[in-house]
Amino acid sequence: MGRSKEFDPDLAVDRAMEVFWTRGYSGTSPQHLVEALGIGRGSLYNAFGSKRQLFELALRRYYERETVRLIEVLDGAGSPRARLRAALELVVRAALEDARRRGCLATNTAVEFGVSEETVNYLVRRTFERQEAAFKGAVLEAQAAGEVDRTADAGALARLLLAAINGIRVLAKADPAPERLGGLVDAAMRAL
Amino acid sequence: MGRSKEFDPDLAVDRAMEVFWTRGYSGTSPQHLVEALGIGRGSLYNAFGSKRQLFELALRRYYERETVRLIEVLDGAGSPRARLRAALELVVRAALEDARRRGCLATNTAVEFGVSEETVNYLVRRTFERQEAAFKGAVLEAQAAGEVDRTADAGALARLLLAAINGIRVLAKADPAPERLGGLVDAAMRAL
DNA sequence: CTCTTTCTTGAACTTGGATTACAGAATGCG
DNA sequence: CGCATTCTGTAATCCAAGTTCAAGAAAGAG
Repeated sequence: MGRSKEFDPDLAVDRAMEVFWTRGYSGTSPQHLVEALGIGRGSLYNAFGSKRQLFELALRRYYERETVRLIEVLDGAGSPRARLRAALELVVRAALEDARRRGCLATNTAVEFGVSEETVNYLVRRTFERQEAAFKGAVLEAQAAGEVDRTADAGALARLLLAAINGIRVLAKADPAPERLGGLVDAAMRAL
Repeated sequence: MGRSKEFDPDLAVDRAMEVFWTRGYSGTSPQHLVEALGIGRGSLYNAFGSKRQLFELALRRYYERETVRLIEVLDGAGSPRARLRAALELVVRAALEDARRRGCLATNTAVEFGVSEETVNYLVRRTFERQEAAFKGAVLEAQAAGEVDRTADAGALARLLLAAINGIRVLAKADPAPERLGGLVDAAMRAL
């Protein structure tokens, strides 16, 4: 019973994700959200409670929707080493094609919030850990296939790759013409 | 002529740098600054004009004061390869010892501002470029000394290392107990 | 010693951010 | 239908952020 919503909350979270991704958490005002979601203030707060709660929904959505691509490449078919390379190329390409210089929501949020807000921090770490695990899986496979030195510490390599992709996103944010990111993939693959 | 300042503007910029470093730009209010610098609002604005201008001074100060350490290690004495390793270890150690999880002001600012504010963006890129150049110099020396594969692209390796240290700072921000950063140095040195 | 300049202090002002309140409109159940 | 419920739109609220301002105090020039 009760009146039914005139907007799609799921779609609204998607749009909120875009706004937070582009403007950052503290750079996003209720006004921005109201305009981007196309709903009134009342509906906004009635449906999502607060800016923070909506942000957490957006972060979860990002985790489900955007992080998956990297994982899919790493878990996909083909030689493990080729998958690792493809994953790095995916990140570089995303950085190059990102005209708005949004970077990665998880990276941005890690820097903006640090460790201060428990739930937000948990969501960020979960994203990183999932990516790290996917990297590690591919590295282990590559080692098993003899494509990567078996004496190397797979966990450390996975963390290095995770650090590298986060670093790439940071550099791309600051550089208005990040063409120089190209050679990074080859350089990173040397560690493997 | 005129009354002389009762505070040391240089010291004030140092303190402002600490505040911005810890809280971020938009997380820092005039109130925070007034308390940290120990001066009145009037003096603050009389001396520094605006929050933004003070922030830019703080960024420059960071460039001069904090970035130098990395450069010194990279440009220092000893075998080039050892210096590269020492530089990475410096960053990891700094991340581990950083109880407040401040990370790096340049990294934080790159993510917070992106490319939107010209002067700020310039200052950030300048910092990155200086670090990259120092990395590249050490890599070239290492190649000349036969400590690194001479066929590798020194510029790309330098950029990878720059990306890696930025990534390390991001990961350290999100992880409340970043002990796992340890193996990263060995992993990164594999690329060299 | 006084005039001008530059500082200090603290209140005041303006704007916008985040949230709440309220009046009205759908909706479905009985 | 009529009633409880849940929605919508807009005004209102509250507060903090960022900045300015006015009144007075130190300091040097002449």
